[in-house]
Amino acid sequence: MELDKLYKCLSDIQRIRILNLLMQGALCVCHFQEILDESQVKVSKQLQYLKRMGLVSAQREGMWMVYSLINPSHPLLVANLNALVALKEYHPYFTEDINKREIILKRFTENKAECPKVVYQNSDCG
Amino acid sequence: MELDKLYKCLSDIQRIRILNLLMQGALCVCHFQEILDESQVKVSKQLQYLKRMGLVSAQREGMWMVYSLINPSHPLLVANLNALVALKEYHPYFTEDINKREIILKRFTENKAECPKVVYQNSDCG
DNA sequence: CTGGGATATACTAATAAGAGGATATACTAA
DNA sequence: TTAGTATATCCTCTTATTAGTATATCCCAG
Repeated sequence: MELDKLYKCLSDIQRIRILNLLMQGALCVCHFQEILDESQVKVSKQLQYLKRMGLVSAQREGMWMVYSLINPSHPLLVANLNALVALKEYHPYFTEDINKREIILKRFTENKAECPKVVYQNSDCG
Repeated sequence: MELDKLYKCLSDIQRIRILNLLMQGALCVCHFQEILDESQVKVSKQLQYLKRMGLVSAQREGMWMVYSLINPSHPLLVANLNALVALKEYHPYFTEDINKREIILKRFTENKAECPKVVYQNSDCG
């Protein structure tokens, strides 16, 4: 992947937040919607963007579309994704988003119908 | 600086090449023009963009405008700028550009009128 | 002051992103 | 089949980037 393309993926705060969340594990569109507090269209389009660029993959699970991070091959992408996790304090969103994600995942342990298994089974809080 | 702004600065291959060159030392607009083989307007506008974003500073030296990298404060920017140097092999431009820069700087040792002192005095090949 | 080199800005056109509303598709449940 | 949930796409509008041409500005030499 070309460097400028890679950086373009990172040059939108919604996409950065999406990638930060995906570093923790797979999620459905509706969960991004809830965590980022954004419209379905907006979230879906950003996910399409990242998919088109080869950063994420989508997998249908019944009604849901589960998005995952594709194992990144470019060292700069790896470094930046890890940096997002490491530099949480630089952006309040990051920690908040991850906290919101954990609350959502805890909800799934009570009502698993709310989400496909892949989202919570490999999770640290499922 | 906001993360998305930071990444936007990096999301253009000309700007990446400019930053890669600035990691080696200050340069005038005309030198970027020569190394990148781009029009004066294009180079000047990319430099304005980086200046507007606070990544570079400009200093007039007679006829020339010398651009330098501002000591970067954001850890992500530092990491990415260092990565550009470290990952030269990922983009053939990087090494070529630095080689072209060294040839230009050597030229200055023969004819210093071609360039303000700040460009070659702190250089490894001046 | 004049000419020329170096650089910046104005203006215009082309393209890419980004947002919102409406609609279409895919799937589940009944 | 029908209704409902989840997601994607279409269309339109607005804004941001990018590039090119022309022009302006700044500075030095004479």
